[in-house]
Amino acid sequence: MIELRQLEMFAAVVRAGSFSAAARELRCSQPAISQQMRALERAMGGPLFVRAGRWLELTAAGRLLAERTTVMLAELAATRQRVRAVAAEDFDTVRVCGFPARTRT
Amino acid sequence: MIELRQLEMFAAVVRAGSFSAAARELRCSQPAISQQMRALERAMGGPLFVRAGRWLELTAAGRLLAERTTVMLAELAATRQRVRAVAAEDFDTVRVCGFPARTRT
DNA sequence: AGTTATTACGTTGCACGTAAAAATG
DNA sequence: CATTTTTACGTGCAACGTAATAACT
Repeated sequence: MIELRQLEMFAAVVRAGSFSAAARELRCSQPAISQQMRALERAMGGPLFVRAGRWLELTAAGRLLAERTTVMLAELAATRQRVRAVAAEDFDTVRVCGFPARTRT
Repeated sequence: MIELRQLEMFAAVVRAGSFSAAARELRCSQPAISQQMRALERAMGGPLFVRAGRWLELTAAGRLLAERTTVMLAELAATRQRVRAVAAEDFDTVRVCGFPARTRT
């Protein structure tokens, strides 16, 4: 299964240009990146990067995924924000509050 | 953090109309659904369902999320398929194979 | 030599299932 | 009373960090 965390990591790698730079950006170890990118490549059925020693290059599949990933992560973030906004002023769920008071008869 | 699995479960719940029906559809236990929906509601900052005893209703936030979720899951599936297709006939990575043979000199 | 990716391994958190309880019609 | 959701609890897996190894300039 394809995981969301992997897409975030992938986006960071593309943006940063290397696994270690992405790890610094995401505040995690680069073995974590390496693992997840391997898993992502397995899920995608082939390599996404060309390991060119110093720097990374994207394969054709990698370029396509990078483009789509950017869009999808942005959509997800926007959705989250909008849903949270609606949930905050929920018109469907009625909240009732009260306080103790003396009966006035 | 919002998880992909949660969105799939949410979509199934919306489609099926109840937690237990969704569990049957996804071949998992309904406590699993219940847990993840609780987590999703926490991530969204408010309730997505109105627990009306027998059936579930969606809140305003739930309706919005349902709409967006359908789109995003479809996009993800399409992306996966397209990337896999490209990875399958990878033009960037060169695969070389050989077999043992007698030298013809 | 210095930077970067991979491999190996131990740990912890989380998703899930089973079982039991609560709620609703 | 039957169906459904929630709570409680135990377990197994997978993501991660640390450490060590390998590869490249």
